[in-house]
Amino acid sequence: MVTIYDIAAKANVSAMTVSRVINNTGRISEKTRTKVKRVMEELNYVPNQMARSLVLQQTNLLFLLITDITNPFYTTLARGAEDAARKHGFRLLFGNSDEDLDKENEYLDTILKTRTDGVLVAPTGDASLPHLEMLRKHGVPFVLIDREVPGVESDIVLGDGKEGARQLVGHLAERGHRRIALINGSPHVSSARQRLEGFREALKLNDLAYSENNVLETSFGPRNDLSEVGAWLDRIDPDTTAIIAGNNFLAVEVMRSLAARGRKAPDDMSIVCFDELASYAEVDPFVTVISQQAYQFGYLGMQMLIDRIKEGEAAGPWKKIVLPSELIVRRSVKTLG
Amino acid sequence: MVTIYDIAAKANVSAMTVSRVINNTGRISEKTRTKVKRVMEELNYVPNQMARSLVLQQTNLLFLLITDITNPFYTTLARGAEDAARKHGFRLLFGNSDEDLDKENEYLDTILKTRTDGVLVAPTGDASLPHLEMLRKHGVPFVLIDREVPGVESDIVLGDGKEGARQLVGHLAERGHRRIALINGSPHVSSARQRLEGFREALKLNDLAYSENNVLETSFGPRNDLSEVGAWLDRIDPDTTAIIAGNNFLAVEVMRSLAARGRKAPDDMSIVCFDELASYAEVDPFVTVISQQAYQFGYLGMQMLIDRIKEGEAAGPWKKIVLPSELIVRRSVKTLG
DNA sequence: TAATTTAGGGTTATCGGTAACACAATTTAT
DNA sequence: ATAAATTGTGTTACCGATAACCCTAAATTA
Repeated sequence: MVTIYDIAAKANVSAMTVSRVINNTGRISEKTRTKVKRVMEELNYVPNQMARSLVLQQTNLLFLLITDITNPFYTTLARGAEDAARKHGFRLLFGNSDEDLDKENEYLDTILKTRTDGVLVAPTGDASLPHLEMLRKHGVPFVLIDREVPGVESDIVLGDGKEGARQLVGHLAERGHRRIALINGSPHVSSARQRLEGFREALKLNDLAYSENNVLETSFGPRNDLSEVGAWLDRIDPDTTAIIAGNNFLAVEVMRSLAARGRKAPDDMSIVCFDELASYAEVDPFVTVISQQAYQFGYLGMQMLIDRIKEGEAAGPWKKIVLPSELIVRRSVKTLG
Repeated sequence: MVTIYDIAAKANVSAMTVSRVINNTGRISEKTRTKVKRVMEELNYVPNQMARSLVLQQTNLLFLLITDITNPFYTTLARGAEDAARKHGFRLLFGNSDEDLDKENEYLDTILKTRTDGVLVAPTGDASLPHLEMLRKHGVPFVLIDREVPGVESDIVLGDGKEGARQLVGHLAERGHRRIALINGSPHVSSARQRLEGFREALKLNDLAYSENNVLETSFGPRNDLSEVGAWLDRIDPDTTAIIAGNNFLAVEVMRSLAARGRKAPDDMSIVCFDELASYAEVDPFVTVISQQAYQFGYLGMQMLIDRIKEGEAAGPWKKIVLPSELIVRRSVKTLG
């Protein structure tokens, strides 16, 4: 491997001079500078980031940890985060926890070991608390996205899940639906809790009954086995005419399960959900959704993270950005009587 | 920051002893081992990967560079790669080149600087040649996925694009289509070339005419501005009854552009494409596609990469895996006559 | 002309770990 | 009982870079 010493030897200068040329620091005569640069090109020199980070105590690397890389909400968010990081000269690395606390832990380990300068993280759930405390203890700045964790104070970017749920229920009520079901993520995930809360409030507001039986709390992640969803569909109140899905994947799974039972939206069951269903939604604009500004989640979150890193962690109180959600009405809801 | 020296001091041993405990190397008495371990826990010690990598000359980190993180084909591939890497104890980092040579270059820079042990890369196109030569020159093992680069010899995982195109044309011909158009990725991308070649061969095979006018070579990446696609649709041969899209996003864009013109598939135009349209395809199985085993792309590619790393680069000839493609017939093709 | 300043560049120590070797105290073999 | 092997641990040098300090020669200044 080519090192600054190789460059130094070949250019007849000291290693320090080479270092100065690389970093554009100190005083160097134009002559030496060009000479050193030529040798660097000749030898295809690439600085060793490990050595650099070791002495500088910073890596110029940021980390984005999401819970599901196959979910378009998170990949769009990732694009936003990437753009913001690049704008400030940071390099961005991704990790995918897959809604799995153990994998999250592994990535945390990687983050700590590699001494990443900061982390943008969508925690798997409330159980991520020790992971985030670990980051804090080790002085790694982080910003939460999409999900709060009770007991953790930090900068955070959230969607307005409560309001979103209210809008969805309101929309369904307007269309004449009186018995609405909810399939949701785990209650250990704040966004799921928010959506459930909004759901219950909105039911009350619209004089609709809440039925325990009509709520399934499962996981936001994709699943191969649809039997849980199917079984739930079989036992929900028979007069149910609409289902709210806590995210895009759940909506898809409900629709698949319905299809397996020979039922179809919106004729046999109305369906609405949170988050867009990928770009395909633009082709066949079918499912009525609460759309979240996924790109902004990533962009603003990353912006806050970088601000923290630059200002120093202690600068100012924690910031909380709540992004509004927007109801996009399409064709998956039937208007009743 | 806590270092092995802090541990060593507190445990009344030498730094080397601590290192031995961490890595489970050398001989350590059980008594010392537990003592050191206790101190490590007490101080929340995390090894500094920078320092470690510097002396070991390896990072235990692999890199996956894809061209579009919002495309479900690549994210599914990413899941496969991740699983394979984890299985062998490697940590995986992601990068997203966005079909952009400059961004690819930036990631390459990151890869070289951080001394990643190996790279799984979907090159942006033939112009990636110097990037790959750079990797080779610096002794970074890499495996190509999805796209070949003329002039580069390496392990590679490819789809059978020619055969896929043949199947699509065959299917359309069977359904009575005589004039078929193709919207494709850039000719500087091998997969696009393969698909075009297969397309032309299959036309001949089915006694169908090839018309220059009916082929648009654009980019595989998503675009905001659909005017190019729209303009092309307006000028293709008027007797065209079917369009083959070179990938999923192109199919979506064609359908959107058609919709903007008040036309709909399959009644006004039949559409088929390569790659699945995300999980939504399972709900409303609409577009007839050539499906590629995205997960296998990632899993097998990563497997090959790790084999190379473990065996040493020079072990054995380069391997090439060609994954078969499967035609999934759905409802986007109209039967003519 | 002597005293400063400035430009240009070299020396040394250090970041946090690990390999290679050294060495004393046991244990085992002869 | 003595030589040889084994065990457990410490020392030193080094991975590749940079900060802090030092030094010499030329350019300014008084």
